[in-house]
Amino acid sequence: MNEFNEYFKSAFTVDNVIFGFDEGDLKVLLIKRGEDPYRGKWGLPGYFVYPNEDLDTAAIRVLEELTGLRNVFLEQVKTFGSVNRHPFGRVITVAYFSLIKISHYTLQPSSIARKAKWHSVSEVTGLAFDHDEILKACFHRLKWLVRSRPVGFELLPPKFTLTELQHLYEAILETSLDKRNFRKKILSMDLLIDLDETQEGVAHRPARLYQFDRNRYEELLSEGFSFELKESKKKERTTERAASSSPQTA
Amino acid sequence: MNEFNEYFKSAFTVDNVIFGFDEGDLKVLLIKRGEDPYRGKWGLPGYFVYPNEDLDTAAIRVLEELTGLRNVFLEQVKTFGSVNRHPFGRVITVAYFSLIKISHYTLQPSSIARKAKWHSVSEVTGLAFDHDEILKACFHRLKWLVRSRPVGFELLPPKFTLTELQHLYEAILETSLDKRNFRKKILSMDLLIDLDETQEGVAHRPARLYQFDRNRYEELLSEGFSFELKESKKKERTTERAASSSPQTA
DNA sequence: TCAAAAGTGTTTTGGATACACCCATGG
DNA sequence: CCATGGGTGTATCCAAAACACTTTTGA
Repeated sequence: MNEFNEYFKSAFTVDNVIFGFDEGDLKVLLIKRGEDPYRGKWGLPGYFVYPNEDLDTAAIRVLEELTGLRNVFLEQVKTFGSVNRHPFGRVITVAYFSLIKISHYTLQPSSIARKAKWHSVSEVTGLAFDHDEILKACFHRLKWLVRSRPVGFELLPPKFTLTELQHLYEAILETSLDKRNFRKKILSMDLLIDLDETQEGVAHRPARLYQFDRNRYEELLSEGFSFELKESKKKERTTERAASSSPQTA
Repeated sequence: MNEFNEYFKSAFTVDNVIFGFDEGDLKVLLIKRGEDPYRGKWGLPGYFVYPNEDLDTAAIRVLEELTGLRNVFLEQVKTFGSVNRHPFGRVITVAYFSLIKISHYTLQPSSIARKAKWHSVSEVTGLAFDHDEILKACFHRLKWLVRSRPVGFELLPPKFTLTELQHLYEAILETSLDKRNFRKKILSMDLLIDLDETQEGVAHRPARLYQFDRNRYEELLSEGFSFELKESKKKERTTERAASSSPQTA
């Protein structure tokens, strides 16, 4: 160790970008910081990695302390280690993101959890540290991942409608999709179980409910199947409401 | 700082998977370790990150000390931090990979460089630390990257033939490609400059030389162009020699 | 009976694949 | 003149894209 002692003076943390999906909108769980540095600012949930803890374990711990959830989709994205990113010293952080079913999330009793709140990803800005950049990197990774692997289901309740699924994809990919083509594509993959149930209590024709068939996916995978949604060069999603006849002050 | 002192006892390093392409084969530059731990084993080039050094800078430094090269393609891939991965203490390492033109590589005078040697990626095994795993992760990332962005050119000399380019893709993707279809696809992207020169001194019809048009790529990018080579579900590259008429014992 | 979202098929188009022969050079 | 890789075109197939109306429910 001798000559290398100089180097054993750093700390490292994990930060976890926790995504959820609600009201047709992609959300991220943020913490209002109650202590320095950046007191009062919103930031990503994270903490120092314990001396005897693996990185993934630390990320799982942070997630569980906040949400009570275990066995959740979680993936390492990128490590941020600019010299001056942390005022306490040299701290590098390993960024993870996780996907949770927001309906399963319940406020935890821990003091940290009481400071947590969901924010629309598209509206988040001005976070503590370099967390804006971290969020951006994780969102970018999610965008890619959702087109290459069937992870979208991690964000939906166990039973969902095709329209909900489509809205999820539209929110993540920031695009609009054609209803018929989307359904054709998804159903042709043979990854959904038609539950033969329908929504109840909606003021319109109730939609069929589906479930993701994880076993079938594993099976297809081993046969060389590759989940793949094309990168659509389509128009940005717009707030589809042109100047109707709402009177404007001229 | 006070209460957090416990955490400021870790070190971190960068490891750099340096890829090159030669003799139709994807290579990686490894170091024969002259010191403990893992003395005598091959390992990835890497070193501690200096207290006032950014991660990327450290990776660039490691690369330059070894190869003398600057302004090289380099990308962070993943961070490895198992509790016991390093016998000296808690050391997490940030893995990078870089792509260099092997023809530009010349043996550096530094003592470290004298222990470096190119190895075929497909044959490497039994590296120091968790470097097998790191190499695997970087190779996997390269495989993905080469299909999504025109980075293959980083591994070729400035002037190359289409067949060389095809062989490069075949080596990285571990597959075989159809010559006519490959050419059609690549040329249709309008990213290559036909130099109107040909090979010299080859014992067959000399091939035309091409150059990657980086400016054109930037231009196309800004127009929304997306480089994309499909994931071919084709046969593994085989040593194309089936039982011809060689007699089998019946 | 109205509003609101669910559900459904066909045609067109473009890109991926499969495939085989002649060409230019050095030895 | 032979061996070696260079270079080229077409037909087929399949998946993506474009596109509009009817159905079911609650209010």
